[in-house]
Parts: sequence; C-alpha cells; structure tokens
Amino acid sequence: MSAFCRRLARGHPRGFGFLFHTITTFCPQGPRYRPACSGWMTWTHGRPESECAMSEATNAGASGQKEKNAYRATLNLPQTTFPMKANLVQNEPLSLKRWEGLYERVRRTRKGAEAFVFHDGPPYANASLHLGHLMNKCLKDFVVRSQTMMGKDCPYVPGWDCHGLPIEHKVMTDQLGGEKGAKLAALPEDVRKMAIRRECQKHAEKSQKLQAGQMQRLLTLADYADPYLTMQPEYEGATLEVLADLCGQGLVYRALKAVHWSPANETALAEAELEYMEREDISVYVDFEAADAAAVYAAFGLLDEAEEEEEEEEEESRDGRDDRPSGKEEQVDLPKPGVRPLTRPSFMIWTTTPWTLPANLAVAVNPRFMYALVWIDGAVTIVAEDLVDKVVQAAKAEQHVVIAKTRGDRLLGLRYRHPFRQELPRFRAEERTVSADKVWTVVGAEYVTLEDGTGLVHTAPGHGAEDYQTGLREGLPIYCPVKEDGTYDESVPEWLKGMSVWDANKNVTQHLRDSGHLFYDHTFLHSYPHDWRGKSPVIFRATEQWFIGVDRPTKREGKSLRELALACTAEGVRFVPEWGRNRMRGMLESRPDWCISRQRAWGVPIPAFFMPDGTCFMTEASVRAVARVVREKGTDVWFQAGAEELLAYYDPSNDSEAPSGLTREMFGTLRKGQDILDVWFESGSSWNGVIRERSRRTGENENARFPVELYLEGSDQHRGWFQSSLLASLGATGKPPFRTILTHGFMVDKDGRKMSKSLGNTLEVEALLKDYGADVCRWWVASVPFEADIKVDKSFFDVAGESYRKVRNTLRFMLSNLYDFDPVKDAVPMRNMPSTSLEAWVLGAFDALSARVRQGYETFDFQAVQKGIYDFCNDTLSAVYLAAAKDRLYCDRPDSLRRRRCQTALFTMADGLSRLLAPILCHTADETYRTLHRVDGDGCVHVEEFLPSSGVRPVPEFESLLEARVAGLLAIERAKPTKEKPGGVENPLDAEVVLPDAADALKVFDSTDLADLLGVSRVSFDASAKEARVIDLRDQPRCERSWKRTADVRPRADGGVLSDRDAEAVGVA
RNA sequence: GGGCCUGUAGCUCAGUUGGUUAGAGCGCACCCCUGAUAAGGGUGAGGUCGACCGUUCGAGUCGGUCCAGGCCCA
Repeated sequence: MSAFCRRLARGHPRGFGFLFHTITTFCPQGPRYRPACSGWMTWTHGRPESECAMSEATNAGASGQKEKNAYRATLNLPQTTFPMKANLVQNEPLSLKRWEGLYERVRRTRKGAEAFVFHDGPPYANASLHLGHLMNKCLKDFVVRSQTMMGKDCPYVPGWDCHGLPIEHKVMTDQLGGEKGAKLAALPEDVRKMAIRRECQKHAEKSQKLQAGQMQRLLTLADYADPYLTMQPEYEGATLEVLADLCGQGLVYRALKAVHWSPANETALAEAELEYMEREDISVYVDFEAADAAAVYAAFGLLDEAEEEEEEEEEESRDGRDDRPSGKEEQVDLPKPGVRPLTRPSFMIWTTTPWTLPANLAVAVNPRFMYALVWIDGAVTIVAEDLVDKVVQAAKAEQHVVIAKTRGDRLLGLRYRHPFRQELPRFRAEERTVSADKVWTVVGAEYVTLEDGTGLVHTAPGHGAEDYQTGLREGLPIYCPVKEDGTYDESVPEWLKGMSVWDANKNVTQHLRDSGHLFYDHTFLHSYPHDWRGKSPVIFRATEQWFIGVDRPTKREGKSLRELALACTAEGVRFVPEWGRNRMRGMLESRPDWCISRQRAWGVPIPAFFMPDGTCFMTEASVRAVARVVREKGTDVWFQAGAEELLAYYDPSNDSEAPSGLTREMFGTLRKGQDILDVWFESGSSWNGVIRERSRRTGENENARFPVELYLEGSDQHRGWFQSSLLASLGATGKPPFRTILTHGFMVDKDGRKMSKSLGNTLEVEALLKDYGADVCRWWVASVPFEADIKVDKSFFDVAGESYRKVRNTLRFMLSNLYDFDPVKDAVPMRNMPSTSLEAWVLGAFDALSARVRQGYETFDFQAVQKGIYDFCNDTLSAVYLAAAKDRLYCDRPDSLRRRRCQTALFTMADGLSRLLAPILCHTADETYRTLHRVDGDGCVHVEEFLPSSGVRPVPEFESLLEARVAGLLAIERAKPTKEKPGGVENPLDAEVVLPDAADALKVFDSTDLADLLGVSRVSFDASAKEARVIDLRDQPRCERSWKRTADVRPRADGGVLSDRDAEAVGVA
C-alpha cells in the first residue's frame, strides 16, 4: 500500500467507512488494490493472510503470476494468531482481568530475593488524572517492573494525599455553600468541623477510587488492594508519632506569624480562600520625623552648623546661579540645594491601611535606590529620588526643591519618631522581642519598589507578609495590637483602644492631620482581599502558630535540621539528574522555619492543649498518647472526644516536659487546640506511615526497609515532598528517608508553554487512553527525556503509535515464522551456532541490546531502553536480519538445520524482547510471550525475569560484512533504471553483486548469506575492485519457487525449474 | 527580581573528557517488492547547533551577556 493510503488509514482509527471510501476513490495505485481493500471489510484478526481467500484470488487472477504460485503451497509461509492490529483499547482490559492478583503473585515469586524498596509519593485525591500523573505513574511503573524483571523483590504501595484545603475548599463550595453553609456556621465548632470532615472524606474517597481505577487502566502494577491513604487511622497515628519525635528533639515551638485573617469570621484564611473585590480605602502619605536630624543630614552629606556658616558665605557669592523653580513668585525663602536646612527632616511613607500605623515598628528602604532630601512647601522630607515628582503631583504641592541625594544604604539604622506613640508598646512574650533597639529605625528590604508610594515602606511585622519577613530578619517583635474580632487591644494609645480597624482608618488619618504628620490623603478604589465566604474584607494579623525550627539543634545530634539536611544532600543521597542536588541545597539554605499550623477542619489536628491559664502545651509524651487514641479511632476523635479521653494514655507525672502542676485530674479543664497539621507534614511522614508502618505490621524491624531506595516525583517536589520528607525524617530519625531522588520535568505544550485549562492546551489522560491505549501512552512516556520539560501534543501519540506498530509487526513476523517450531525438539543449541552465521551475528547483537537495556533500566534511562529496542526491531531485525532470513524460512526444507537455526534465533529474541519490553509495553509484551509460549493458563511474562545472554560470539569480520552490505545496496540502487539510463535492473533478485574484498575479510562467510543480506540472487568477490558493482542476471533462469537466479537453477523431474535447494525441499531430483 | 533547568534538521531526540564533512528515527521526495501486505525494503534532500561577545591552534561542547520558555521562590 502506498504511503498515501497508510496515512489516510492511520489518521482515522475509527473511520472504516470513510477509509474504505477514500481509498477506493483516491488511492493513487488504483484498481490493483481494490479487491484487497474490499477484503478488509471482512477482515478477521488472527487469521493468517495466506488463508485469505480474497487475496489468493487476487494473486492467481493476475496475469503472469500463475507459475510463480505453482510452488506456493510448498513454502513455509508465516502463520500466526497474533494480530497485526493491536486493538489495545479493547484488549488491554482483558489483560487486566487476566492479571488479577498479579501484584501478590509477583511478590510471592520474588519472596526472599534482594529487595528494591520504592516509595510512592501520594498524589492529591482530587479530580481525575492529568498528564503529569500519566508521566509520573508510568515512570514509577517502569521502575517497579524493571526491578522486578531483574529479579528483585519490589514492594510498592500506592498512596493518596487526602487531607487539605483544596478538598475542603471544593466541598465548601460545591456541597456546603449557600443555605447549608449558613446553617453550618451556626453549629458549635466541633460539630461544624465534623460535618465538613464527613463531606471531605466522602470526596477524597471518591477521588481516590477514580484515580486508582485510572492508574490501573494505565496498567501500573502496585498493591492496589492495600493502598495508603493519609486519612487512614494508622497513617494518621504514625504521622502524629513523627510529630512526637520532633517534639522530643526540641524542634517544635509556638510563635506569631502574620496570616490573612477574617475579623468577621474570626478565622485565618488561606490564599485560596480569598476573593479580591473592589473596596474604597484611604491612601495616606505620612511624615515620620527623624529622631536625630543631624544624623539624617550627615547621611545626605550635608555639613553640620559650624561648617554651614562658612558654607553660606560661599553660597552668597554664587547665589545667582542657583536652580530655582521657575515661573513662581518667591514669597517664601526657598532652601538651597546642598545646604542643610534648619528644620527637622522626616521620612515620608505611604500606606493604604492607616489602621496598621499603630503597629508600625520600622521603615524599609531599598539599599540600592537613590533617595532625595526634598523641601516641599516648607517641610523637609525624604522620598525616593525617582518618586519625587509623582509624590509632589499627587499632593498638588506648590513648590519643591531637591536639597540632596543619597543611596538607600546610607539611610539604614537612622531612627525616627512614631507619629503618635511616644513610648514603645509593651510587647507580649510571644511577640518574640529579639531586639527592641531596632524598633523605629530604617531597615533595608529588597522588595521595596518604585511603583507606588514614596520608596519608603511603613513596616508593621504583625500586619503584613513582607513586613513579617522583615521583622524576623531584623529581629523586630511581631507586634499585633489587633484582637481576633478586629479591634485594638490595650497596648495602643488611649484614643484607639477597642476601636475596630475599619473605623481606625478614618480616625488615624484625622489624628495625623491634626498633629501635622499627614502630608496628603485621598480615598481611592482598589482590589482588596475579602473572605470568600462572607465577602467581608480581611486583614493581615499575627497569630500564634506551630513551627518546626530548622536552626534549632536536635537533642540527638546537637545539629539543626538545616545542618543535617545540607550534610546528607552534600553526600549520601544520590540525585538523578545530578543538578537536583544543587537545587535542593539552595532551597534548604534559604528556607525559613516550617509553619505547620493550619486553621482548617480537614486534616490531622495538632494535639496541643490549653491550660486554664491560657498557656499551651504539647510534649513528646502527650502527642504520643494522643497518637495512640488516633490509631484506634482516627482523627475524628479529636473533634468528638474531650481531653480526658484524648489523653487517656498520658501521665503528666511521668513527663518531665509537662507543664508544672498538671495532673490527670485536671484534664477535664483543658481546652483542645484548634489547629490542624500542614498536609506537607502528613505526606512528609509517609516514610513512617507506610514503609516503617508496614514493617511493624508484619512483625519485622521497623527499619528493615528504611531508608528506601528511591523517591521519584516532579521537580517541584524539591521544595515539596522531597524536602518535607527529608526534614521530618531527619528530625525524627536523624537519617534521610531515601537513598536516591529522581525527578522529572513538567508537561508543556508543543510550543513549550505551560499547560493550563484556561489556555485550553491540556490533554485528557482519559481521552488518550481511549484513543491510543495504555501501551502506546507508556511507549511515548518511555521515549521522552523526562529530566527536562516535556513537550506534549496529541500528534506525538500518533508518532508513538507508529513506532509501536513497527515493534509489534516485527514481533509478529518472528512469531509467525515459529508456527512449526518446538523449542524443546527443534532448537539448535547456542554452542552449535557457527560464528560466521547470520544467526551468530544477530544473537550477538541481541545480547548487546539486552545489556544496554538492562543498564538503561538500572540507571532509569528509559529513553535509552525505548530507543535501543526500537532501533533493534526497526534496523537490526526488520531491515537486516529478518529481510535476509525470509528466504531460508520460507524456502528451506522445514526441518533443515539452517532454518531451525534461524528459528532458534527468532524464538530466543522474541522471548527476550517480550521480557525487555515487559516493563514498558506490559500488555503487548505479555501478548507476545503468551503467543510465543502457546500459553493457555496463567503463564505471564511479568512473573519472569530478563533472559541471560546467549553467549554466542560472532566473528569480528561481521563489521566488514555490514560495510560491504551498505556498499552493495548503494550499487544496487545505482544500477536501477533512470530516465537517462533505461534498461537497468529494477528487482534486486535479478542481480548479482560483485563486492570488492581486497582484505579477503568476506571469504569466511557463506556467499548465500551475503546474497540474502542484499536481497540479491548471487554475490561474488573481486579482490581488485574498488567499488561494488551489479551484474544483470535477467538472462539467467529463475527458480520458480524461490524466485532466485542462482547458478544451479535447472529443469527438474516434475517439470518445474528449480534450484538445488528448492528441488530438495520439494523432494524432486 | 533571585535560585535551578531547557533551547541541535519540518517534528521528537542523540551528541562521551572541546578535535575530521554535526548523528538517529519519524515525516517528506523518488524507487523496489507484492510470499510480513491496514505490511516490507532501498536511495535522497534537509541543520549559520536560540542570539551576540570571549577563551582556545580548534567551540554544538568551556566562560560571559542577552532573548525565549519551564519549575520553585520573592
């Protein structure tokens, strides 16, 4: 069939009617193909083509072909039940059915073998699989299956991350919105949370089942009968035990952190729970007077008063040259540039939240920017140089003069006076006063930009995300004078106490105006975050959270998590690709303490308790005690039981860390904490909740399989799961949980852009499976360089499908020539393969391929595996060996040694290939294996191992032979007829090729083998020739059976014209 | 803005420690076969290696800057 027809046929996998019509109408090769085309309509899979009545008729009916087919019945033509068309979409589910219990069966077969423990990172149990999952799950399956094929015992438990905000968010939106939500809000806290948790659990279960089904449809092998879910009671218990270990190491502490806070609902909110809406606010430009005017002027390089006088004299002499604002009448004395004014300078800040000014503790500048000391309508203030005009215009100031300039770093450390607080507030202990000296000074911050404001940023660490970071860095208190309901506490000036922050905006502004600190104000509309539920505006507010300190020394090693993590990622842990090491270490170096508190319902509670006096405790022993209850009842118990029940296994008298005076009798007076654990802590504890847990379950030492060999996830997990797992494990055990980290890149579209629903460039995994089948999808995954970004497009799956078909057809051809081969009776021992035979060559090539493929699997280089196997099938087999083998397979006497040798090679390679392919093309490999071994029962390639080497060693002269083949093929091509040179040899079987062989290297080979490699009738040598040449044999008799024009072709007793070999094969003299 | 990564034929990718005219497959063009046939085989065209500087006798490969894209942060 022409390439044109092929293209049409493959472009329309489900369009037979269309295809038939198209080909009969447009096929450029015309009517010759029509009968065959109509034959397709009654095509039955698995039926050997030679039995197809329609094609027989076609051949017999064609003129001049009668004699050709006279001996057809005497040939050993291929036969197989292995269909050319895979029908993966229909047939893969049948394989799945056959493979029921396969995971357990494989584990039983490998019992006692060396283990390869690979740990699954849990995908989030939400929605159906996307392309990232496809990649990730296929790669993981390649690992599991290839390690298994290499004889290892590879336990692999699939997992799901079930808790967390996205599910809770979805449930709150879909199920618990509207009236239900309103009712919910009225319920007592624990009851409300339980109602939410039930819905979340249902959603997680549903999603997990959906995804598990899709993963199995992807033909992945795992313990799907017994997966791990982070919401299982024993997993939750194991998570809390890790927390207990960290408490025991002294790494867990409580501190303030600025978070989004909804005063209306008195709750913290995550980014996903914010909705940005228009809101009118007051924008204020405020002057903060410098505490030390001289220091400020010095920073601008302005001389002190003593020097100033001298300076002034000089000034007068060059008075006329001064730059002054033109076109204005000089009613006031304008200051002179370079001259130190007499007034006290200010730092001008800008804010749209005047209510945060009472909590102001610093002013941030960018050390790299230039700042101007500017006189504006009588006042002297400091503003970023590039923003002077903007500020002046905004305030509609009449006159201004830039007196001097300096770089931001010169301003650092300068002090200022708070506009309405004379004394420092009394900071509470938890506000972490590190150094009150820094309060009300100028600090540096890179995030300060020149987009809005003045280039000097009002900083209130208790009321802003960046402010908070600055506060931590500078050692400022995280001061938050705003209570849960959004009103000020007692620490603020009298006139603000108890006032709502929303009212404070106006009041603070007025107060500033009255005291002369307000440079300018105006109301404006802006996009402002609101609580997604109540649509009420939110604020930033420092609240108490639990942290894991990355710089606190562990009790065990006396080293911090950061030190331990940097040490083990420097050496010990293997990174594939290697740059992952660098990336992860960079992140470890700069990461802040780990905030593990979340103010949500759907998760594992942080088992902290409050004493009647409001102090809070959580010790190793108390957490472990709660973990024990959680193992029995799940974390729901936290919301359903009281402290007595939760602490049933806790004895404060045996706990040196217990708060003083706490006794069991007091448990009834304890209040439960409200926070839940960050989900990253849960998944980061999976090495305990799964690996060690399952060892404990079977009575093994809990560290029998810990640390595990491999973690394999997308490169985003360098900050995510890899890191959370590493920190949790180092804290709890002092050891990293993995020996190797393997990462893959992200899926991007064919132009390299990220995939997103909004861009509309996503592909549905479900649809790909339906259109191409899992084996083609897996074949594609194996073909990509996964360490970088991976381009995906539907058309790539068409290409993968094409190359899949090539491999399939190659396998099919081998199988179809083994219909009369019984390996037990007919196989030729490998030691009997002559080292100059084509079989020795191909078996040697196959051994080399096997070695390369095994190495590819060992180093997770699946691309090399896929490419190696494909090239072997396409080139070594299809184009070279199989093309050459056809003559002996079809025409030799069925039980001739040469044919059996060839079949032995085919059998060995088909068997070997089915195993090498098994980790990737699991359906097709098993289909091949079962056909080859004529399996009726439960024989399955997936319980087998890779084959050992055949050990056959071809002679080194094969190198020359293959070079000669290339030269010969070129000569044949050149000998073909052209417009300029008609009469050339069209059909290679009408040719003899004369090969130059000065070195006599080719003499060791049988010339028939050479002829078969070139597809010609004869090959001869000419030691003196420089180039290969072709001799036209069309005047020589042609064997009616093999169509070869060899020298021994002559009339035979039966009236036919045959070569010796063919005569012998049909038994005539 | 910062850290890490990517950029080689129309497409998907190889390219080892810097060293001859930069390779493969697909696709494309042309040809052969019709006994792998919804197959199979052969030949060929096609690249200023993202751009620009630099190091070197010599750079796809090493260094720098820039452009485009990705992940993670800010």
